[in-house]
Amino acid sequence: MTVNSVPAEITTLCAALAEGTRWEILTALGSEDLSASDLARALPVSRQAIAKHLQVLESAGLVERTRAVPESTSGSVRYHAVGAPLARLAAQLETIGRGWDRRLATIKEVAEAREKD
Amino acid sequence: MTVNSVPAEITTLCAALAEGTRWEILTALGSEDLSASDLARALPVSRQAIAKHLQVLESAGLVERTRAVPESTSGSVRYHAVGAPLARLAAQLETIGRGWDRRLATIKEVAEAREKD
DNA sequence: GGTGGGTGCAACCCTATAGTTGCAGTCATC
DNA sequence: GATGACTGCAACTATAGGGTTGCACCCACC
Repeated sequence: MTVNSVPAEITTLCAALAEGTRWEILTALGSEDLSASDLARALPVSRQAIAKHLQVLESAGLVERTRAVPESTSGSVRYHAVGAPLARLAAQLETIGRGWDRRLATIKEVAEAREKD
Repeated sequence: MTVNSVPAEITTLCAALAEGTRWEILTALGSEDLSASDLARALPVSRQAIAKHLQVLESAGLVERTRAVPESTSGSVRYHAVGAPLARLAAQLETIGRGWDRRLATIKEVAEAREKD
């Protein structure tokens, strides 16, 4: 019953990924760079809603503003999806889940061994 | 900008994993089988709050009721954490993230190639 | 200079949900 | 049979968060 706390990044990332609209944003930004207005045009929500989601995603590290290209001084801010946080999260979840299942396997083995005698 | 929808299991699992209290429950149930009352005693929340969390976790497949042991007919219901959903989620997140990063790498390559001439 | 596209901030609904208390039922033990 | 431990359901509060509208600003272009 040791309540060893889980890294805060896990809950932050999971919270960011627990929303359908944010996944639509992410998959869109995973295939091309887009601005908030672009996304608002493609999705059935307002630009301000998109902006809030982008804020959440950016602070979770799942999205980055593409570096302000000097060629276009236009105010348009474009975003793209970043995979590294997903990879880190996946690795952590995988090891955690493996630990749980190993414990269950051990219990099962013990039970079977006791069954034999 | 193809808005290809993401499997519902992903958002369900992420939502279940986006909560600190649920992680405390999960880590506890990952190291030993416990009942709702046990958890309520170990954590600073009421038993009913625990029960609600267990319901969420169970419907996400992250937790299972240990089969009613015939040796003890007591009404106590014990739970344990299940790792398989975490493994599935990890695999999906990993491939998704890899796709995003591959695209970024390609863009970078193209930019560098253009830089050369 | 006016107009249109893009951005940011703030106030505001409204639903979902984490948490609580309270009560009823069930099973063991004394 | 009464007491205590466990479970389940229901009502309620309160906060977070997804979504909206509205306004102000900046920059480009006509």
